[in-house]
Amino acid sequence: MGRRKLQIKRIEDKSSRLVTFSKRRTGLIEKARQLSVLCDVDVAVVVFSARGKLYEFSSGCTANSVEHIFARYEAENRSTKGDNQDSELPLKCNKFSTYKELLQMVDSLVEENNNNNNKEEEELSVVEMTRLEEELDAALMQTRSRKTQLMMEYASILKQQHSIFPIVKVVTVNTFSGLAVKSNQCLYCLYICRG
Amino acid sequence: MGRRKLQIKRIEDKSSRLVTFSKRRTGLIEKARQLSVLCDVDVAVVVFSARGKLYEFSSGCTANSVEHIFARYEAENRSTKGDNQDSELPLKCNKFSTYKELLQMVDSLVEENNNNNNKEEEELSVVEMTRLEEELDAALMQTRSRKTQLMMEYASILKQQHSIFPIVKVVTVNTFSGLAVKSNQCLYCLYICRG
DNA sequence: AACTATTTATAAGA
DNA sequence: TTCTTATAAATAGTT
Repeated sequence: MGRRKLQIKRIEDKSSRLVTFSKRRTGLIEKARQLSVLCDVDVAVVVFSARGKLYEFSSGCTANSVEHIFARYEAENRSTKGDNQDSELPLKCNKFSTYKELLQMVDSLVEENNNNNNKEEEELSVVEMTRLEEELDAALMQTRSRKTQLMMEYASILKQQHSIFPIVKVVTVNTFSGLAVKSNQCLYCLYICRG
Repeated sequence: MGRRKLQIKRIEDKSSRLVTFSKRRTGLIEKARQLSVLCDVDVAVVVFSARGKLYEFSSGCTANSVEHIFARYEAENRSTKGDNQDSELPLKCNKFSTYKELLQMVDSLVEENNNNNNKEEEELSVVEMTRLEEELDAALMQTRSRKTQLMMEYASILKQQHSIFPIVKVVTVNTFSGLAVKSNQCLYCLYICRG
């Protein structure tokens, strides 16, 4: 797409890599915008520059619509994909050929750390913390699940009594619940927060 | 980009909207791939078709690299953006012109529900659940934060004693912690799970 | 930042 | 659907 054909591999010259990054990033985000408008679909794009600067696009118009699209992604993903920790690594690397091997390496580190540090200090080991984390997470999931149910009821009431928006989705992110409400091309979210 | 110039607005003819969706979606994802390779950056693209089918791309090669990029997005976001619930809505709609108004409507529903249901039944109200949720979430954050510290230490040991990968990032998603490890163009993740 | 020579993407047609 | 082709867009290298 230019004066010469470009092989799709890392551009070694830093200056032209940066220029290309800027041009193509803009191009990508514009393409994403066009796709979402032309076809009336949800699109999210997230790009991190080499220095860690964030560039984003998403088809919603709220401040955090990337998050909403991702919440949908997660919900979708959780229902279709299972664990595949012992599946083959997509690309081979020198030392390990499967996730399992990688895990064993880390496991041995965890083990070592457990034995060395944990008797004198009061601190929890990673394994114990992970157990605690799981319990907290389970409690949190349960709370959110019930809250989501209630939100659904509110959604129904909003629809019937106020007939303002068709309510399309209930999202639960972090410490709030939200009704996602679609109007025209725009996704609004109503959050229920503490107090 | 074709026989005729196309206005960027919703394509009303369903058949050509679907054809265009298919072509441009493929194009977008290919552009994302090229950008990630040429410029050696992290890119994630998520697209939901009108019927809810998921299409995705991400520059990592693990099964859930979209999630890792999104975890990074969230971390970034949490540190830079504040609440803007009372800011103007990007597009006007009939009934409400600000988030605040939308919130008030939902708040009144919550209030009603609190008064009606909560005295006889043992169930927590949304407000109480949200408080509980916040507490659980805070405890979880603290646990994860400390676990991340430990993971960093492991990362350092992996690097020094085994000099296999430069460790670039520690991610914490759901109930596991992971070391994200970059080798060639490929991002591997080592998870630490319970047990 | 602009400018173009080219390559690439794709809208419409088959 | 899939292939073809005329044309619009994007962009690599240059200024």
